[in-house]
Amino acid sequence: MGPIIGMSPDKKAESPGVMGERTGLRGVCGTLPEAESAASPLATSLDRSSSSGDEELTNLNWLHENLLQNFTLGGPEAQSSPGPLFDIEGNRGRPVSSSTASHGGESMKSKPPFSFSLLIYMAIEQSPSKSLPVKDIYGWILEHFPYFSSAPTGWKNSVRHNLSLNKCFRKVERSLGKVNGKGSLWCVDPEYRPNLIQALKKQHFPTAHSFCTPPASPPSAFSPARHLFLQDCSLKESDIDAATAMMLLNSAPGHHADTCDPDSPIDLSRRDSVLVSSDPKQDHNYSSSSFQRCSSRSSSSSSSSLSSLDEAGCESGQARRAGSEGFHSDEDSDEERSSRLPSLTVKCPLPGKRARHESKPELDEELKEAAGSLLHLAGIRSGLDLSKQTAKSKKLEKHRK
DNA sequence: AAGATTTTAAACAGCG
DNA sequence: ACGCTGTTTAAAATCT
Repeated sequence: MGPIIGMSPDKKAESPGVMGERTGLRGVCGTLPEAESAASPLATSLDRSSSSGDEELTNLNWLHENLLQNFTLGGPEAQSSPGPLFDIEGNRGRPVSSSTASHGGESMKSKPPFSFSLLIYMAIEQSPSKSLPVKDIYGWILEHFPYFSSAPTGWKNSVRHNLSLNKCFRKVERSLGKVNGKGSLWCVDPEYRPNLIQALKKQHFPTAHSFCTPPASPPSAFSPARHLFLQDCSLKESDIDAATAMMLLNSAPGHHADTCDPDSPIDLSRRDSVLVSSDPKQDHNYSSSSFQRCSSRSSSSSSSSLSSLDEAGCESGQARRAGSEGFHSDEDSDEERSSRLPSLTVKCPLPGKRARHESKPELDEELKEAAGSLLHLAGIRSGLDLSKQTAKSKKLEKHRK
């Protein structure tokens, strides 16, 4: 069956992350990738040789150690630090060191709670042109999730696999923006973007809820964050959504640094940029066929960034996946999609999702914010000097081999 | 327990 | 020839 993308089980407890400061929807789709290549990150300076226990930490831990610490530590001061190096452990302002990674920093090396599809999505979204070559996607992942630096190279295969099979991603002919280089650029299919966002958002909540229960070994510094979560617990889900989003927005390191960072990440706040369904069942999926029915169509018109993407280069999207179960862009009927797609788990139980969006703008707004904040978290580290890292990662990569 | 989802592995072809 | 990229298939692991 189809493989695909999504979050793995344990990863399901994810936390959203999201993209960083750089991209913006600024419509950059037109400008393809050159910028991008530079955007490829590289692995941080971790000790790749050390493969400290990764898998051990649960997603929750990962979240605790990373996101939450950010909240607690991420005071204004911390946030102001230029290019905060947000590592999974919550260490900021400095590159992840092997030492951190090896000891207390196991979390750093723990498997990210995001499925490959989300990782890819985040990588792509954080790029200025909203499209990246696989190589840069690898780089982004390595940069943000050092875990992969020490993980067996199979993950790259998984990334490619996801790109190929997951309908959420489209291949863009590189010629559009890059003169040289192998391969194509990959972008997020506007139609499925909401799914991905939804998935990010969705993943967040479970975690947030889980925080309602005292963590196994809550770091002292954790209390504040936890408190916030606890507060959220008293809210109904939709409220949590909004509350969490706000909390994240206000406390996350990169918190709307846009002011100073023109390259702000996905501007999820833009109405048109994201069409998120609040339906918990809606998830992202390869196919997201069902989801499609509910929200995607509208998304095509909804996300400016998306559309810009289309304009930019996803033109090839249509051609893409001709042979696979994949995508098939817009011409595909929903039925086709559903039968073809493997899966993003985005299900849209309620047929009236779209209507809901239209009728409840505020809610929509909240959802967008939530998604945005989540994405933001994931992109906390994107302020790094990506180009440098790219080179490094490459080296490391080779080294590993 | 069954089905769905996600990950991982591997084979293969095309391209630079 | 080699390495990277992209596509497919298959199977295992997990979750619902």
